[in-house]
Amino acid sequence: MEAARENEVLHVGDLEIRPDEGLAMAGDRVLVLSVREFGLLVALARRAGRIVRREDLYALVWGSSLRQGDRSIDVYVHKLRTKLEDAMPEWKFIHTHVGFGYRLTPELSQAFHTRTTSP
Amino acid sequence: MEAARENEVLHVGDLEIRPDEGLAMAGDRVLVLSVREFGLLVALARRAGRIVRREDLYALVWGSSLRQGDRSIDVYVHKLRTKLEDAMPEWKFIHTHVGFGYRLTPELSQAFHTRTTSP
DNA sequence: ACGGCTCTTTCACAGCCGGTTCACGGCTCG
DNA sequence: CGAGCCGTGAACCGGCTGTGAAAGAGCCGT
Repeated sequence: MEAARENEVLHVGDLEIRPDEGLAMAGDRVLVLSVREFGLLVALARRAGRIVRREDLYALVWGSSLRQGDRSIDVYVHKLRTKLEDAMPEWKFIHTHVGFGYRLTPELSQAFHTRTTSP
Repeated sequence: MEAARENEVLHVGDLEIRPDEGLAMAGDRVLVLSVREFGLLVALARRAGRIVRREDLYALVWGSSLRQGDRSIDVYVHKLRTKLEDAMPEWKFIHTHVGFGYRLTPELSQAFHTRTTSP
């Protein structure tokens, strides 16, 4: 696990993250995150714009080495995406790089069409 | 325990707190609080909007380090919540962040919001 | 010192939340 | 088409938190 810098404040787009307080805000709204969700967000934010491998994410957040077949990261990336999208629908933050890992970067969503329910 | 600033007056929403006088008011109504309740409110108010860890709260209000299994904080958070809700039912002040701590922020009670999400 | 009160701490139980795992399905690439 | 990778909803279960009540401690006036 990575130690928290003193009074560290991370900014990624309109996200503001204070690792030592366990606090993350989307604009002026407080995000309600679990411990794992928050750890994942911090790990990604400290490497914003760069791809972070799953093994590295797991080591940073879970504090041990990723076991074969463990899907925890996928699940928590999904949970984080959901909460980030709820707070800021027009932005997409977590990008998948198949076979490599995940990358945190604020990008405008292209999807604002055909929001009229699905079959 | 944290020393009181000279003539310090804290404002959180319609709450007004004077630490050096032991006085807390909800609008124009005086809150009747015990020593512990008041200390807890002051500690939270001085960090309003940010998450305060249980260990920090205990150190600030009780003046010693939180022992494993001590539930005092939970009990007094509950007592404070009850009195604050009695005084200002439409506002929710103390928010729980599971695994992190508590955060003091005035937010309108959920009952006054209209659900516009969830499929 | 005594009795009664309030405040604080502890206890017990219940409910909820979050972490993990499973299962299914879509997608990509060879 | 087959294998691997990823998205996603849901079940399981342990731990954390909410809450009412009992037990213990301190305070106060008489």
